[in-house]
Amino acid sequence: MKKLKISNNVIRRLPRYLRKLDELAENGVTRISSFDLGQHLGFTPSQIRQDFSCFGEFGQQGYGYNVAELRHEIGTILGMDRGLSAILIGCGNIGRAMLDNFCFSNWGVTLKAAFDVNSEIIGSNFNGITVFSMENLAEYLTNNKIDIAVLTVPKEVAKNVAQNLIDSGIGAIWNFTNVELTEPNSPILVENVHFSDSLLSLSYYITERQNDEAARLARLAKANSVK
Amino acid sequence: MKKLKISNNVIRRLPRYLRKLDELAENGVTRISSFDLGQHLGFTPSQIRQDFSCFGEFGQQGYGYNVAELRHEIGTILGMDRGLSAILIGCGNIGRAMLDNFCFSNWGVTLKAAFDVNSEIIGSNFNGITVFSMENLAEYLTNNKIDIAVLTVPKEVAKNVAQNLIDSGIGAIWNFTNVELTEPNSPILVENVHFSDSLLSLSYYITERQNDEAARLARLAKANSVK
DNA sequence: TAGATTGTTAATCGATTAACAATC
DNA sequence: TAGATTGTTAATCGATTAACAATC
Repeated sequence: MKKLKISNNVIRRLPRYLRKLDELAENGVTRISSFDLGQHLGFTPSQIRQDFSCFGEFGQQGYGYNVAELRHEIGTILGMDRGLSAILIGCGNIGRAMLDNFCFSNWGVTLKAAFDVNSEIIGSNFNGITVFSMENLAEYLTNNKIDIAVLTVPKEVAKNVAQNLIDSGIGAIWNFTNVELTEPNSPILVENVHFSDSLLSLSYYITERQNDEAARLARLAKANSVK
Repeated sequence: MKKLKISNNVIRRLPRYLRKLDELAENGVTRISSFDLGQHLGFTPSQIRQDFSCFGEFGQQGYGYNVAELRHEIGTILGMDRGLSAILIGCGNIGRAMLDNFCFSNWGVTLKAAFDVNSEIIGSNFNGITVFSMENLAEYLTNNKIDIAVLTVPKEVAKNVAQNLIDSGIGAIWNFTNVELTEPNSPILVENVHFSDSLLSLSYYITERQNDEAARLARLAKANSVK
């Protein structure tokens, strides 16, 4: 296995490989070549082989890759067998959506507890996860080894809560608030899910397409008027 | 304004500039240099100037950029003044979270209606948005010009619903289901919010950090034993 | 004016693609 | 064995960074 620094681009492609391989396995596909996998994902075969070669040799000349085996290897690379643990902070709509629908265990992460300030839901149970008071957060973190804090609090309190988490020794935050949590060079790992960034990118591409279409029509009109 | 194809990397940075400029404006900052903005975002000044120069000249030598003006320009580039319209499909937890908490209008998009199959909520109202029956979806789309479909349905029906949307002429899907909706080269714009991809990337970086730490400790132990 | 900072051109760096020997 | 396909090295392409004249 190579040990050079792996680029972020490669890391971001790994979950896509994983999902596609799961889908292929579900459809009964047991082997696949880099060429065919590339067809499915819109990648070149070269890129796929180059990506995998960062981590080892998972294929076989003349055969390709065994789907189940490759799936397993990529899962391992992504840390799915690490038994990572998580807690969720903030049981509003998004928090509830994650508690009720997002299957953490599918991705190798165990959700251990939830926290909220609302006394009406403290002590209750969503999808098997108990909601504790925020007042007990620091204590909980000293008594339990937790790898990830899922941050689904209102954005007004996001920075504060994040600071508390960091002070309590959390090492990674999965951030659903639309707030930038860390200065550059912070030792805390922060993975952002910024809905607005995603929507704005889509908005850009829609705008671009509209502009392209308008330009096409203008060219057409001009060509007609010349004729 | 340049008209060469803008790279995806640049587009994905634009919303981050936007958010940071909003934050600066809130804090009363009225002008900023590429150097200082870079400090805030962890970008080089060169990259920032290079990014902006794709779209025009927004700064002034010796002065830097006017925060409010630059914010407005980037909003325009991202299509925030286009009056884009959206509907939301699927009022489960994630759909409800978006209806109740996500402020579409902050990003220049107008949410017009929601759709669901559950007769208990059809006709009701979330945050000013009426829920219609899925049966009326195709009809609604022929009578209303809608730019974006926000797809928050259960993943089992995602492909089907997406196909219906495409058949009804929708041009862009904001996809919250963990399903790949389009083949490469589809004319439909799809922007994916894949929670699991995000979590797995975080999982990778946590694993990497653990490995680095273990390696450091091993080196330390070895050095001590030699001594 | 002098200092600061832009926009842009050139240089560097890194990522993707192509090519091919190795081998199943 | 012959055909297929890998893993890897070399070539190309694109993105980031550095440098600097222009100018506020």
